[in-house]
Amino acid sequence: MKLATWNVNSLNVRLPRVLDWLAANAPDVVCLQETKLEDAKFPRSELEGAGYASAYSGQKTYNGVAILSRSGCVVSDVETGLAGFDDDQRRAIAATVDGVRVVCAYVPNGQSVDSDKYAYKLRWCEAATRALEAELARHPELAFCGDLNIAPEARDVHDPAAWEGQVLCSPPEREAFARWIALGLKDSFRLFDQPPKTYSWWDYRMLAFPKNHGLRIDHILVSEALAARCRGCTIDRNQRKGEKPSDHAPVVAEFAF
DNA sequence: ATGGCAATGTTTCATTGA
Repeated sequence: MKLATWNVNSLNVRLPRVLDWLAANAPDVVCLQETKLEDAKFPRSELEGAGYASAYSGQKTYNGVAILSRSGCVVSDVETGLAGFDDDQRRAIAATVDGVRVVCAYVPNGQSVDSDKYAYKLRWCEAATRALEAELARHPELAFCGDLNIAPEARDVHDPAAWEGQVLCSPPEREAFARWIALGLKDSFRLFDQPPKTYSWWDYRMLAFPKNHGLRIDHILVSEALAARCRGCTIDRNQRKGEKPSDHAPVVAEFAF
């Protein structure tokens, strides 16, 4: 099984690139974030034509998440939002695909550590912890994927000194990430030797991509049962190149089944 | 020199992202 996560920064704009990427990479499951589309406008039929079924929860302008699965996969128990957390923003969707529980999240950005949005981010992360705990109790094979908007360690940041204490890197955010790890989840990227300075997001400004001024904030966290079957995790930085790229690159994990 | 890009709707600017 090949599982991917990709913040596409508008599925409307990115659909041609997404379709090309699906054809070239043939993933089994793809978690999308920032679709920025109301459900009525989701390109379900275009994706069906490319061989993928869609589960989605979106809104206009902001947020929006989806789980694509290759035609023929058995999909069940689609749930939107975080259990027990009342939220106007469409940031979470889960589905069971061929027996693997896939939780797709677009964690709030937080804007800056002194903002209301940061407090909302921390509350959201805590609700995610509780929801994941309940999911793990029911589903031993679970993947928590998405734009988690947290760079967990200094090596996930191009300039750790400049980012120290800033949003995406602050201790409370990293503690939230550590609580997901404490549930038994593993960062699939770190299960393997990786090239240094590998990131998943680069600012559109300041020539950040050519200078590789990035952050690793998109993640595939896997339960212990899935980690045992994980055979690799890579970031497809080529998708940050060319015409109209998202500012995020896809993260791809492969499993031995 | 402290900006700079991209997408969206409130559209010819303001807001948000990270």
